[in-house]
Amino acid sequence: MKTFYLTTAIDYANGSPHLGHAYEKVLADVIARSKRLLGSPVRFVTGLDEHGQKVQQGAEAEGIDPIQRCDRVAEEFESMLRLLDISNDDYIRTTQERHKKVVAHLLQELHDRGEIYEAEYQGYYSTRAEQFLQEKDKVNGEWPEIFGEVTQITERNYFFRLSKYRDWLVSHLEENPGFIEPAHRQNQVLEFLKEPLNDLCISRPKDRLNWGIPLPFDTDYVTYVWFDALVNYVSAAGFGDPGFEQLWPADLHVIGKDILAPPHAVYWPIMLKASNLPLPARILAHGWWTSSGAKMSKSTGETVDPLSLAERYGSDPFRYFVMREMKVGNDAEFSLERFESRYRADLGNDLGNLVSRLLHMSATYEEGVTPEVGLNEGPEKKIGLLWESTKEEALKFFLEYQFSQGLERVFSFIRGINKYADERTPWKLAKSEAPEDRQALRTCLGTMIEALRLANALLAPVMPSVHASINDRLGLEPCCSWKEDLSWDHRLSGKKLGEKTILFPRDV
RNA sequence: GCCAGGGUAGCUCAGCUGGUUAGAGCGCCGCACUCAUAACGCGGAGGUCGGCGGUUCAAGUCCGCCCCCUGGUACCA
Repeated sequence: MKTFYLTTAIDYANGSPHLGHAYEKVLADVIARSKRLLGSPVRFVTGLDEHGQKVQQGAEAEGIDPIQRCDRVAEEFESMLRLLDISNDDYIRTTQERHKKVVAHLLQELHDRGEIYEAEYQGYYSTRAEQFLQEKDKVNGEWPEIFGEVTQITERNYFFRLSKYRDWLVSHLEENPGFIEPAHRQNQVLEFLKEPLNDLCISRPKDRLNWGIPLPFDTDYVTYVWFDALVNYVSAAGFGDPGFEQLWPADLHVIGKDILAPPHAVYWPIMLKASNLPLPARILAHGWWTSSGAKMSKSTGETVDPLSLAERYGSDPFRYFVMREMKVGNDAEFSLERFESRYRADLGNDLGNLVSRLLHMSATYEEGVTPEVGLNEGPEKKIGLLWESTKEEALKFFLEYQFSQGLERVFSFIRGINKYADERTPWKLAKSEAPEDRQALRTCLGTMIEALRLANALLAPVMPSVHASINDRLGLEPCCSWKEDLSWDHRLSGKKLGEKTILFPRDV
């Protein structure tokens, strides 16, 4: 079985991690964990894009070497990964030798084959945006403020023959409808490709920018942003090493919608095509978090840093929130109110309280051991059927990366377990010595425990720590296979349960 | 201007190929319960499904026009 090779965009080493970075890593992580649970070997890579003018200037402003600054930012991002329980197998940095040699190798090959040529370029250059501007970038005849100071410069540069691949790319997109998800993004890219495509300037003269990978065929230049950054996906896969074919082509690139067109949907496929490398199977473009909530709280003097929520409430509630709230591909509004509502209602009241009441009843009525289930009557049949449909639908959604809808199904099942308790009323049965009541009580607790075990198995990719601690209380190892752990088989009968616990305290 | 997506309960959204009283979660009100993190369960209020017109025995669901929001792109400048 081919290893499922999954990447996120690499973050730019100019600035600190925020909600957008965090969300993308969690999304990719949940996908990676799901694939593992389905039995697929997974290689999950994320990393840091460290070259470029802003990084160089930032370091100069601080009076330190760029690499020192990058080391510090890398530590910041990696500590975010740890905070969020991201299970990446690798962390690639574009300043690493393994990456630089691949960039140089690909550039040299393309140059040798005439895919890269030298030309004089005259244009308007924005230092702030680190790019040449077109006349069309002007607004009302002036350069917009976001570009900062704009100067006209003439210089020789190297260009990659992007334009000649346009028709090829259009037909590739037309023949592979699932290449970009959500589907409407693919249409946008096709729309983008209706316009003429310019060749891509891939160099910057060293006297203007020296913090970059030197062009192998002209060391007066360094490699410009995308030809450096995008290549991380193949260098992290070990391009040139024996194991490369086991990983490449990538199965999924997870990126933000802002870097879909043109970088990931145009430059990258063409770079690969020109290098005779196969294309990734799929690109998933997620949306953005909007934060008028943050503005509001700033005006009230209470600033909410989304990442501090993970520190305060724990990584899993944060992961649950972003996965539940964001419909993949759309934008979502972030607000503290919504976060707290999800935390209190879904996690505390529905799931946490279920764990709590169930462990408590089992301890007091059944000496903390999962009882044998002796009945299979209406209530049991109903919850059993609900599980079957939940399993089927939730898995389908998870496989389509629709985690919001999948989680909705899982929590609907969890509410079903609470309803089931009300139908059997074990607290009443426990007051009776009658054999039929004893049997109903044991059936009820055993059924609830089995149902909780199954719901918890589906939560594993989204809330790995909560999953582990619930399983621990149930006397189980963490779930490692959805093929084996999702069948209703009462495997816990007779097992010792753990102490009652409050998973999601109301006061944090 | 053009392309795509969207406008459904106070909020966030489900509603496939048109078919009885339009659904869920949260919030709100009430009831019940007492195993539980004042939690769980039940019930209720609340929507002329953006607007107008059309097709049909029947439209949130199809067609036309219009308005508004989001993203992309062009032109004017």
